[in-house]
Amino acid sequence: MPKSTTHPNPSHEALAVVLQVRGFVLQVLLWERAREPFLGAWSLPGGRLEHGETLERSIRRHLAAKVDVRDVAHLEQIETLSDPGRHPERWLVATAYLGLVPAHVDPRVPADTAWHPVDELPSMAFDHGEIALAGRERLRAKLSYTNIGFALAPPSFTISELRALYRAALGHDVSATNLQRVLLRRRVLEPTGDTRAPGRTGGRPGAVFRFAAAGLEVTDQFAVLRPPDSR
Amino acid sequence: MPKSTTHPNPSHEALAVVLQVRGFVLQVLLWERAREPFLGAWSLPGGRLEHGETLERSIRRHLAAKVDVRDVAHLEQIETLSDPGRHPERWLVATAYLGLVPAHVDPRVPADTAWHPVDELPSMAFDHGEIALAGRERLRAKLSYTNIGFALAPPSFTISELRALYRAALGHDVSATNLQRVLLRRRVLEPTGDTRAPGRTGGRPGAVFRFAAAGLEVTDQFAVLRPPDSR
DNA sequence: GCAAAAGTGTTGTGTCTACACCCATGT
DNA sequence: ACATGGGTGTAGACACAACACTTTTGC
Repeated sequence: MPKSTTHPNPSHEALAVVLQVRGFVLQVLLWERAREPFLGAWSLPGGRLEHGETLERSIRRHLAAKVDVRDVAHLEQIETLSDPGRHPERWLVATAYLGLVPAHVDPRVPADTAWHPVDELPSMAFDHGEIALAGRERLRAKLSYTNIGFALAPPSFTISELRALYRAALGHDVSATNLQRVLLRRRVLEPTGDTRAPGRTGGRPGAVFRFAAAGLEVTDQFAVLRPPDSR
Repeated sequence: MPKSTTHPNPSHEALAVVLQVRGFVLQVLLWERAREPFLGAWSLPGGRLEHGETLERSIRRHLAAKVDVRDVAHLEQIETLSDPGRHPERWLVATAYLGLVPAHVDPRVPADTAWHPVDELPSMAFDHGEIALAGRERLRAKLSYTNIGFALAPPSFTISELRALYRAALGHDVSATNLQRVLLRRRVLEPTGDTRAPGRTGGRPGAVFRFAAAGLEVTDQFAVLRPPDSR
């Protein structure tokens, strides 16, 4: 049995794919590297896991340096990457998280940090490009069977506004009619009772809705092969 | 900035929830601990991540000591656990995998290793009980929207045989009629053309099927909010 | 013939998309 | 009045569950 000193442990970092719909486009928060390797390339925010903290606490701590953490409405683990070649010099394991920021906030970010459309990623450091895309896919999948939209939307909104968010996140058009019906049938949305005044150009005032729950819930379980007579 | 020596890295281990349907019951491969902490309690197979290997290679290497790795038909990452208190003495991060063994093989396992029904777990070490249940839930979820059954089933089988596997894995009854229709409609199964002779007690010979694909495929994407006119 | 097991026909239900139409507002 | 955007009604497609019924075998 080898002595433990001959087998050091990997460094472990937490990374976050922080997504927000900004200007009708799904964007990811990136950080421009100031040193080699990948000097000048963009990377996901994150950093080292310290003794005594969980990965989730760690990513929250690192994100605090980039955005107001209270603005992150949802955070979930995506995947842990361990390819020995993912960092050219060191042995570095990374656990990636998905973070979502609602559209109504505009967090102040440091000068070396900026939002980029997920569909037009700049030159990315390490494997961070693939991780960002994995985050986008996780969001897209969960939009269709959970209430995860709550983490992209402001506290209240009209169906049109919500539709714009879904369209940006999903990358394809979404019918306002069907979006409303699906989310109401599942009781994901509920009307606030208010209406939103129309713009200069007129139009009927839109009803205002909110998400019924503040945390992630699965809303479309057992699509098939459900237990018998579970209606 | 603290020196790196004052901040050691965590040990990192890979664990596996290896599931197989044995005797009409979903069972998990467990390993009886021979030393403290948790002496005599049962734990998931796995072990230390070594330099130069990925987590997946690592779990395959550790599993090789318990089962013939070629018997593991599917392996996927579940989650990484990082609670500092999950090990009473050391700082130990664990990445859990789900492994599936088809029902037709009976791997030779060492004396300290045994299969246990997932629904009646023995006294478990660390957080391994929760991890085992998370593995079961991952399997159950994927049974309903992917072809993951291929990793539980033998190369060919009748619908009755497949139904028994699904019932054991899902934990509730499954209608053979509907199982057949769902999996054929999705082209997850295909007939081999053969039939299986009935038992002593008679009955119509059953048609023999196989899974159409050997790897994991999502078969029920876009349950809702799919792109317009994507039929 | 009878029991047992496999497989098909059929009906009902629920969910979703698409599209036509109606509603409420500003100019 | 009319343009604009919001909302409802409705029909069709589809997938699924449930159950009755038929088919094929052993005894």
